[in-house]
Amino acid sequence: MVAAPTQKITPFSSIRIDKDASTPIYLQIAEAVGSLLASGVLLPGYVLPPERVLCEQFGVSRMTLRQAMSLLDREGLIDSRRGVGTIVRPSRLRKHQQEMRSFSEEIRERGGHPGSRLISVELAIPAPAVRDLFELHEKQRIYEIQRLRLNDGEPLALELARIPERLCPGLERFDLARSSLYEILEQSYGLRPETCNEEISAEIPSSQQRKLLSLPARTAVLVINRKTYMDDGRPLELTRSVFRGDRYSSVVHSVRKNKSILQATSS
Amino acid sequence: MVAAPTQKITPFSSIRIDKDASTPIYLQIAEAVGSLLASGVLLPGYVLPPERVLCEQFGVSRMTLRQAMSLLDREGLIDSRRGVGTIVRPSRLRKHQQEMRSFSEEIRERGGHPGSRLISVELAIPAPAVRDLFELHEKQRIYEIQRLRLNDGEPLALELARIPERLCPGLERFDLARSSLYEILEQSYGLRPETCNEEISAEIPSSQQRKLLSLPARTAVLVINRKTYMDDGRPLELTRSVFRGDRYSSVVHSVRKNKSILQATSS
DNA sequence: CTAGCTGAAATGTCTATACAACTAACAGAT
DNA sequence: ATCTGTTAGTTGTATAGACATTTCAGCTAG
Repeated sequence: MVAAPTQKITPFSSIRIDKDASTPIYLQIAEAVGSLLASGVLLPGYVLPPERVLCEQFGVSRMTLRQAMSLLDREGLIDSRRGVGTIVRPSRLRKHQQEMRSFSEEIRERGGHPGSRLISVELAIPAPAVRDLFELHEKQRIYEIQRLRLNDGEPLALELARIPERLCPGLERFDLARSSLYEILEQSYGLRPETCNEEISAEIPSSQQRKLLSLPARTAVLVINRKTYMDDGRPLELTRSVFRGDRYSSVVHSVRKNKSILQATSS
Repeated sequence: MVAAPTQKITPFSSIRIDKDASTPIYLQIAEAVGSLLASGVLLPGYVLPPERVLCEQFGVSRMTLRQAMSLLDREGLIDSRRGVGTIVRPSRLRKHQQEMRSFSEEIRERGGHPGSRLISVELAIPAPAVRDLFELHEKQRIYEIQRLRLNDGEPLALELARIPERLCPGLERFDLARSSLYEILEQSYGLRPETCNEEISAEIPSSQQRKLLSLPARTAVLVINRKTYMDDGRPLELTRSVFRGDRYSSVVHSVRKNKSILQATSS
């Protein structure tokens, strides 16, 4: 028997790092390990090799490796415990942030085909509450875009979007029936939503809503009021969507309150 | 003029670090700066001193300081740009994760006084779908706890909580009308919810629901089906809550999709 | 006056090392 | 058998320094 300079074969052995690439090393590692996790090569409960072993395999320093691991930890993919080791977390616990989706994106994710029918576009005088939200002057107007949203050709929601004219003058020239409102805002005006705030409630539909949504009798509607903000904190859009209660439900993913750097503010 | 060993006075000057404390230095810094942000001493847009200056003020190495800053960055409190500097972000953009709240916590946050009236507790045979979720054997039972939830003494929701008997044998002995279910689970059984998944829909109430909730005519209800998981990924609880549509709405905070280490899985 | 260059300044990335704190397992004494 | 100390192995914290990359402003040449 010859003393071989062996290294245990692990799923990590195949990972190759390019130190001269433009993407940082820690990102390369995080992505490589992340795809091992996503592909199911590493199952929940799998114990990762110790950091120092991985450092050697990848040929990087420990701080760099830990930077990669911290990314994976942040997303809830792995769980490191001092004195013990690092394991792969159950996929149910992977903490995907609650993400904004446009109507179209959401429908497509559910496997449907989104559609739209434009009902009206107006330049209106905002109600006082709306004017306050957008911090508008007395005479500034807002676009009010009313659309019927379809799923596989069937009416699913009635949507009223409100955007200040100041942010996107000339918006009415675009084909709002066919194009995504968010795409127009981003590509033609450089306006990009960053966060949003939704209030979800249940209501009995009005007779007009019942007609437009082709609602059967004794059906409730799910009403979602959404405020959208840009990355500088300014409000971008205020939307009220009325969904058919028999065909739509909203899904929310939450995590247990985690220690925050901030004190809990009494709002 | 004498060359003074000056250091510009900043809000950071007052921060003192105790290197021998049991809390790590980077946490001390993060908390100190975090409270400057929370208290409004540093307003959105404020440009922080460069990292190297802060290092010197705190007497720590740059990596340590950056570890503190990365915590603040993760929560969306600050925004660092290479080549430019670091600024305080608008408070609207602070990304508090969507957090789980118990009924009581939520009501209290809204300024109300939560209450509860126990309707029934049963050891029942789970429906097949429920049995599958909890991965139970043929003969294992689940607790079904039905409660009327009150806000300031008024009926607000009808709640049916389902928990496997296996996880918390003897649960019926506790005072479920007065105590929080989550507190009992955590303190007496060591069961701690970690994440949950809610599906929110709108329905027309049944006549029984109308009676129990004292619902006025022509009112819809908001139905929330919640699955709760523990930190090992096992399901803990399945709850169906029926809220008065005229007195309750659910609030959700979302952020724009951020680059993930994982590829988007086509679910 | 403009276009382009240049350099200062800032954050981003990475290394190599050291020690601390914690855990689990083992050996030995009681 | 049980308890206790010890030890090896692991992640957590922290340092000091080096170089890369990006941005912005000011200077310079045209």
